[in-house]
Amino acid sequence: MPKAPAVLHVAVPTPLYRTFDYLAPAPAIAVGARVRVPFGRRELVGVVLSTAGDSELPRAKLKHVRQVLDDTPLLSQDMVALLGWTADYYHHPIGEVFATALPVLLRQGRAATAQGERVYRLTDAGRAADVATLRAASQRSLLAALARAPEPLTASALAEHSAAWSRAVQALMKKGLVAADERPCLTVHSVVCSEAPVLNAAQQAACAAIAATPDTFQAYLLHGITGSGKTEVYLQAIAATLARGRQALVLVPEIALTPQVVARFRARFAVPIAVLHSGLTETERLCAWLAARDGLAPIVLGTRSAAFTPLPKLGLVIVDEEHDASYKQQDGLRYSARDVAVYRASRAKVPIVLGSASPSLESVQHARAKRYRLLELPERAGAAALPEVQLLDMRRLKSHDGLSPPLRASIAARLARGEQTLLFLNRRGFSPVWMCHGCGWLAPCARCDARLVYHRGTRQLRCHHCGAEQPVVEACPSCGGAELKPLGEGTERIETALTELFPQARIERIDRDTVRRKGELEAKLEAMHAGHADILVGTQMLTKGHDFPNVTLVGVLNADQGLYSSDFHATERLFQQILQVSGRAGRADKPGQVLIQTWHPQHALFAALVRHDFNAFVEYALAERRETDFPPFSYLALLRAEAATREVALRFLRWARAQGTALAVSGVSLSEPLPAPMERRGGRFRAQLLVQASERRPLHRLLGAWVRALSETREARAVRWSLDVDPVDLY
DNA sequence: AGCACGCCGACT
DNA sequence: GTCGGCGTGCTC
Repeated sequence: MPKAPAVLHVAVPTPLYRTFDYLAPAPAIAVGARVRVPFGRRELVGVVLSTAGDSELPRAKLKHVRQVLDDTPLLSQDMVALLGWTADYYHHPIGEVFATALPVLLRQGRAATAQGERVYRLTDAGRAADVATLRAASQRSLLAALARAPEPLTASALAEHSAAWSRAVQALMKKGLVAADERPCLTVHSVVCSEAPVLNAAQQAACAAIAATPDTFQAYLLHGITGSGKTEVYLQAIAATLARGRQALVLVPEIALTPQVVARFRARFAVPIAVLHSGLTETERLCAWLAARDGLAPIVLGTRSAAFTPLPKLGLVIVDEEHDASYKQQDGLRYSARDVAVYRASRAKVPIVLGSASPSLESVQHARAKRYRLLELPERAGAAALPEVQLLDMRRLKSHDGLSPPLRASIAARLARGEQTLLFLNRRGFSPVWMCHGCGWLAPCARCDARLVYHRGTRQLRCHHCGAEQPVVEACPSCGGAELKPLGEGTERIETALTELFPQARIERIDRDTVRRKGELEAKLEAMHAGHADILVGTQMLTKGHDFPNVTLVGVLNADQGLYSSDFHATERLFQQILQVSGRAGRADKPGQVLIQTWHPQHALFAALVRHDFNAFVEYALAERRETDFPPFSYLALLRAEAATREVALRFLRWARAQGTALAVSGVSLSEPLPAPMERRGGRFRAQLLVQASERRPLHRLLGAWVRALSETREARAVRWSLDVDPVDLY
């Protein structure tokens, strides 16, 4: 009598909080393998989480696996456990967690084999061709890019030069100017390694501390002011990890993963590096993922989603700019890559380094409680002085176009000396408001609780929340008046004002309107770096990473946004942003100056900035959090709901609150349902309910039972809802 | 989420 | 008489 086939518990990509049982085919299947299974009338790719002799369901209800996609498991037991933990912690359906963590091609059932990547190079004819003879601009730019590049270029590299690269390269290949090759997707890019520089005492101490705990879970909070050489500490810690034959996982914020950063790693280590970011094609992503999983890439460098890369020989984790909000995914599985990384390190029993110039209050509190070890880099490398920070009291200063007289004078002085200026304003467009001077009407967005932003360049009014755009309104729809004017300043207006004030100055603007394509940001930053620009105006896009040695003045134009916001993270974020942008001033031998325009110069946040006193800010902010009972002194989850009307959204939350209360978990409180701070967005009404607890355990006990109850009832069908564990903002 | 089934309005 | 609206139920 043949033995009945074993039962497989399979995670299927569907928003349901459970696994599904299937009958295994005759040869045994291991945990972590993908299977193609019938699901309703569909066929889906799932992952085997565990096997069992029998199912709780009657055998007749079970279906057979259609196809086994991996003869060796795609994921190790360890990865399966990590993703299982993620599903539990974020109270998210297990199948969707697996789908989020896997490259698209794998989740579609593609074989887990690297096919190499396609690279494009010039043929002899291409090298000889005269670029100017090509009619299509996209073909010209691709040909020029290929001619400049020292080695063949990948699809995603070409995509940075032209949106229409695919058609253009096909055309060029037809003309015999370009040829394509397949190459293994990981190549060693450096032959000569750059020398590791001599470290200062603090850097040495940090390296020594990290090196002292290999094969041990220990979190290090590396607090190093801008320019103090955190990256060098990372690099040396990585070198030690590689020397022990282990892999290093390095996470960086989305906009920080630039070609320069990758180049710095490549120049130092003559080993394959798997780079994972949103700009890759799916083939490239699969390639890098497999190289990491198979241990072929000793270094994995990536953004948020790289936290889920399988690493069989993991020896070190690094999270750069650990406070950065981009580590938190804001839809679907709302995970924090930083927190997943910490958990991974603890599972793998390896050290993790969390680096920042302005660490999150959560991490600071961990360090104070001795759960994390604090490593400080208090000095700027290369003996550069800290910039002088000054407040400009806008209550007493008259400003035109958002620029106060002292700031104008300082910019003029820089121009006269041939030095550069950076102006930071976290608001794009010409003006945030378009107003009728006759009756005070302010152009509203039809679908959001927001004002339309005036964009002068395109003569449009745009909503920055839903993306709606319309031509500028010339006659007031309220009073019929014709005197409509911009009110307030955005980066575009600042740029315009500067052009009028300093006609001889070369001005660059960096925001989402001026850098649409990937390479453009790089090009502008490079122009600034090379001294081809005198003044750089921009949003937080310019706060990351780059050194501008000739920048001696940083102006923060409207420092008050978020100062008295309802969001408990707002002051922390503001402080971090100002600190980060201030760090751009005065490196090397030139002292820098930071001018902050504010209407609230008495605020504790500014006092701390002026004195370069991070700890003073921490004291202030932690005291505030303690008083209001917010993280890190409590744990939060936010239940969000979205519906066609306010009442439907609120009714669902009231019902959810009743369900949650009925679960009677002590130590957890559920707030009253409230409309979101911006209630209407994109024509939908949003509301939310805050869950707060002083301990993690009861919070999760409640959430686990709660989301299952919510998902299984029909009340939930009336709305779109989601649960956000450890929300970073309450919007 | 998909994808079906199922029972009530304006159309070739 | 049918095409199709979205309410409700199920997925091993």
